[in-house]
Amino acid sequence: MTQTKETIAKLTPKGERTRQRIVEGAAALIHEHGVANTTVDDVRSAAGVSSSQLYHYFRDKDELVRAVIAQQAYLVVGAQERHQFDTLEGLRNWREFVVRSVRRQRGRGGCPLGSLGSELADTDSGARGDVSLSFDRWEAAVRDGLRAMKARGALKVTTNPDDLALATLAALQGGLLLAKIHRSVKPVETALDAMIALIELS
Amino acid sequence: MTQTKETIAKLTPKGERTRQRIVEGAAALIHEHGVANTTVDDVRSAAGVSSSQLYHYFRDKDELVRAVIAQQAYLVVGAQERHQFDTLEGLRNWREFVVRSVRRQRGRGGCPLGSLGSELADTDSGARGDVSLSFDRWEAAVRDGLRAMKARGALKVTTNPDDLALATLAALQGGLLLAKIHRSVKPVETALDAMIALIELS
DNA sequence: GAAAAAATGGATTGTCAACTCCAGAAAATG
DNA sequence: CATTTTCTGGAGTTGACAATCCATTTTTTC
Repeated sequence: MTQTKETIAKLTPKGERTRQRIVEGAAALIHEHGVANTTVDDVRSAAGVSSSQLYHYFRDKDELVRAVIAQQAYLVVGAQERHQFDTLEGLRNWREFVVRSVRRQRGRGGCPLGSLGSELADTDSGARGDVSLSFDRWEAAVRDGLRAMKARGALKVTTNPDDLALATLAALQGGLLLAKIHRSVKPVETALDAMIALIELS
Repeated sequence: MTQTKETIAKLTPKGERTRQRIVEGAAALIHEHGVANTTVDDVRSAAGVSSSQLYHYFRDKDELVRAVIAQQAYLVVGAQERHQFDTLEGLRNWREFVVRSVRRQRGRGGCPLGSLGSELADTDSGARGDVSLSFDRWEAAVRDGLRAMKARGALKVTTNPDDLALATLAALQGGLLLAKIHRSVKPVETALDAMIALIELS
């Protein structure tokens, strides 16, 4: 997201790889244990680098966390944008995709972006902004699909596709949160099924 | 939730008040900054007690956090149980109630229980269990209302009120999370409106 | 291929936060 | 009213973790 050109400009290919290894290790650890329960040393050891390397690529832990947010945004939003939200079938495929990935971890970790947002929103305003922008892009992907459905006449003239998109994203996030808390896939399945049913009726 | 009788049994009225003051202070701080960003010393000073008092009432920070979970569950679920989920009007009133309280803090903090769950679920399995049980009770309140609607014939025979209740809770939680991230009330409004619309059509 | 820049290793430091200890005041108990 | 228990104050200890330092190696650049 908001990363200075300066930092990146000086990176050699080797440095680039090392930096990436650090970010990916950090992203995995943070997704699993949260920011506060992931120490710089954990990241250091997971990435197999020395302490000075870590601080060579990131000014401090906050900057590392920001890089992780950017990484998760790239992955999550990228994965979503590869789905189609302009047909009921596309929506159902997307639902299956999400449910499968939740099942894979029995809900643990929740949404990488949502959890990060929840933990940082009231603490690190820059991080909050980054997460907020990522969610905007995510929402936009769904919204474009539903707008297309409406344009095609697959939704009633009275329904607002933008609202429907926001509600769908909310349902997903809530489902993921409850899945994480209950260690069950069911909340995600039920929440998405409900939203798809609503879209079908709209 | 899971608090030993022993701890409480020996409390004098004065001790009870002190303990409560600590829990309430901790709850407020944790709601605002999260568990990790709230130090025992912050709580100590907010409650106006000495360090030894804090550790007189709670074995360690974890135990304090558990007490906060119990407190938030008591407040949140209690507030929800005071609403009616067995009529559309009741649901709409509830929607207004929730939106007002989110507006009051411009989304900050999110759901006291949800945020706590998000932060602790993958870290403290006891805490996760407590939050999970609280959500069960919350869900039950909504479910009973929707079941009553169905019994009355206000829902189609084919609709499953239990699923609708779970989806409603998910929509609310997701709405609250997005509200916290975007610092806007809109996600909560939109998510709840969507679910109420679905219930109306079911 | 020499000089400059970037990358790496690992020991070290300083801070902060959780938790302990002991001594004394207030309150309950019989 | 004596003694036992609970409650309170605050200084002190410990450990963990973020961050720094300096020396060395590798890579880039001209």
